Amino acid sequence: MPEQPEATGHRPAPVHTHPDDVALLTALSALADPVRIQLIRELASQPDWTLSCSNFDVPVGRAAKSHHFTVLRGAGLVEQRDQGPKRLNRLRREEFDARFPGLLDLTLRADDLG
Amino acid sequence: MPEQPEATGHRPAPVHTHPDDVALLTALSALADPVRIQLIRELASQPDWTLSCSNFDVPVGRAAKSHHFTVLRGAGLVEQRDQGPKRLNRLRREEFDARFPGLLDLTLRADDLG
DNA sequence: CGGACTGTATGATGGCCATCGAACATTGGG
DNA sequence: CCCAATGTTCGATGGCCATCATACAGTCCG
Repeated sequence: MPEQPEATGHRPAPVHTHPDDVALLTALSALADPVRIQLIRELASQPDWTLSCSNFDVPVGRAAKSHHFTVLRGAGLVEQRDQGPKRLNRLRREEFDARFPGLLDLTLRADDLG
Repeated sequence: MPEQPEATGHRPAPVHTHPDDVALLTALSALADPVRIQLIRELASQPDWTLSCSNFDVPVGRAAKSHHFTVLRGAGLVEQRDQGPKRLNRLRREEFDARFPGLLDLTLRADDLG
């Protein structure tokens, strides 16, 4: 292939990891962060594919937020789809629960002290 | 009180936290460590009160091991009782499972990749 | 008593990770 | 075509945590 087609204008699709390919330690580490727990809970409170990253109300800047979503994708917790300039999100409830039964439910339960 | 009674010779009993008083983030952080996962699994593989700290086969020194047990106590995962120079351990299965249903089972399941 | 064993405390060290600011890329709209 | 909005990437920074070596304390036994 001689030269690249001058970049089609496509943005690289986000890299996903299926929960089945996620190690227990990876999942626990991903959930052991207050910002990410908040992201997951906010995500669970709205229908799938309705929230773009900027819609989440967490006390960190855009860069950190982007990093957290990368971690959540890598742990099989979140799926992302590009739509226009936005990146819509979906919580992978069934798939993650099949791999780590009960873990997501625990995270979504609000009756905790932390 | 003028001077200390020259130390009675008692060792301070280990400080415990009941799982009900443990925050979700504390529990997840405690479990998000490979050495502590290994300790918990080894502990689960033997009857209660049969393993002293030095019996665990983890690739860290005594100081680090002692630190890990402190973390596990603080997360409501382990109970300790002094017997002679040894400190015997017990996994708080029922209590922890009542507070965080399924989390301990997940940790003990060996079918993970990490 | 004295020594072996067990565990804790302390200080130092190194590494990992969350965060930020700034620069950049993509998209869509005026 | 320019601009605003959205996200990512990069380098730097700071803090937290796991680890170690060392020193210390308690327990038991000979």
